[in-house]
Amino acid sequence: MAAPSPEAERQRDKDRTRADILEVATREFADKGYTGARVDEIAARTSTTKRMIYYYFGGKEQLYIAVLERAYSAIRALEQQVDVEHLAPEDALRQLAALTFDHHEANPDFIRLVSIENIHRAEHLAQSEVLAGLADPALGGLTRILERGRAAGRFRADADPLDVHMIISSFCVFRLANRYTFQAIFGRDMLDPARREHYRTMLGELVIDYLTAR
Amino acid sequence: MAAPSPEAERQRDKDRTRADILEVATREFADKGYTGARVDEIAARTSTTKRMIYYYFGGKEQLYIAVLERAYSAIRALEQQVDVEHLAPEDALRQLAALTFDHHEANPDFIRLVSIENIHRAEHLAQSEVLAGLADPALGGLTRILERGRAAGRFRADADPLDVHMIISSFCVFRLANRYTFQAIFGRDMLDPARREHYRTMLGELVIDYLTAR
DNA sequence: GTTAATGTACGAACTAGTGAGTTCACGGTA
DNA sequence: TACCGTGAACTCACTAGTTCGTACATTAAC
Repeated sequence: MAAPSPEAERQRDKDRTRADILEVATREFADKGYTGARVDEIAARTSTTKRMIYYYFGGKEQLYIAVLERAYSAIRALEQQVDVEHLAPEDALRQLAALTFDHHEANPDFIRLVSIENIHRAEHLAQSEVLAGLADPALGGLTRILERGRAAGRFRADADPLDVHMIISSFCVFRLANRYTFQAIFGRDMLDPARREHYRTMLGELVIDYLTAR
Repeated sequence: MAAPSPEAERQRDKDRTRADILEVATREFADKGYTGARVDEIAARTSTTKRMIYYYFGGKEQLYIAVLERAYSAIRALEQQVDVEHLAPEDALRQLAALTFDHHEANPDFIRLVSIENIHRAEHLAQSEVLAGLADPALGGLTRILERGRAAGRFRADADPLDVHMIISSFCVFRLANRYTFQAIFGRDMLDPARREHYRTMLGELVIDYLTAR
């Protein structure tokens, strides 16, 4: 009778329902934290019911883990964007730093989830088979950049990829994760668009100056 | 009847009761977060009862704010320790960075409270009349160090005290606040004692290299 | 004896999770 | 093609257990 119209509004759609729940749950968990988030609230904002959350995910904790997995998997697209091979090591590094800077700024919910997960000592992340040990994809490119910079004698010999990654991350994460207390204490909004280019440039210089010092 | 013995176990002691509650509450809030913390649990770990928490602090939120105020006030001792005037700008800066590094490492509960407060968008900190606008005491010394370094032509002209403070803070805070997810993803414990001196030195070089580049 | 401090028991509201029944899509079958 | 069996997707109402906060009684101190 009814033609198979995949774009028509379907009342029963497994994937759509799951995706809907996940999206709403991401906002709720990022907003209120794991303990502060309410399953009833997530259900209310969904086009489906609470029973479906338990049907598809099992419980609050498993839903939260699914949210973490989806959020982390979104980062993996980052690696492909770095043009490692055709740039001078300094420029490649500056580009990687700027890319990380932009990515963090564009994904405040992800940063909040990471902060929340650290408050919980990564106990949920440890339960995820998908995520445990899944290294940041940006590391591969960074390793190659440092190798080339060292081989050319332009970077310090003791430069460690993970250390450099930590410097870049700490700067970008701090700017988002601690902006509220920083603003309350010092009266400066680290996310003020007028200061954005300043911070973006500063990060690049910070890393390059450290690697090329002496 | 009983002689006024201030050290004897007193059954009624306003200050002692308050201090006891505050200390227990600090651990509970830092451990579980604001929403995760339980008033009954705090009361149970105290030598007094839940009724006293409401008697002295009014409620869970006011208790949490009192905990924040106490934690922040503990930092104020930091400023006096920097020997700003008798050291070369580079050495004074290195000392300040190392001091911040040590202080953060020694006060993980404080870092957790700051993370938690940022998840809540500093809404509680904003309610505190004591804390709102109370700038980090380390800033004063830092400003003088940078002035001397610039005057001597050894530091870059555009060096801003708050920016430098942000660099130092982000490094130190990240090392503590994000250690769990960092460990889970990369398998490296940023708090491993064997790596402590490496990070401590690295922070000093990072800041100095940035300020003296070119 | 008056007031500050303390102990106990309780309640109203909330919260994660579930039991049980309903509707829909779809393929086989007479 | 009309019917039916089946399992997946879905709805609704309910509960057992928490959790913050408080009413009320009690005790120590001056």
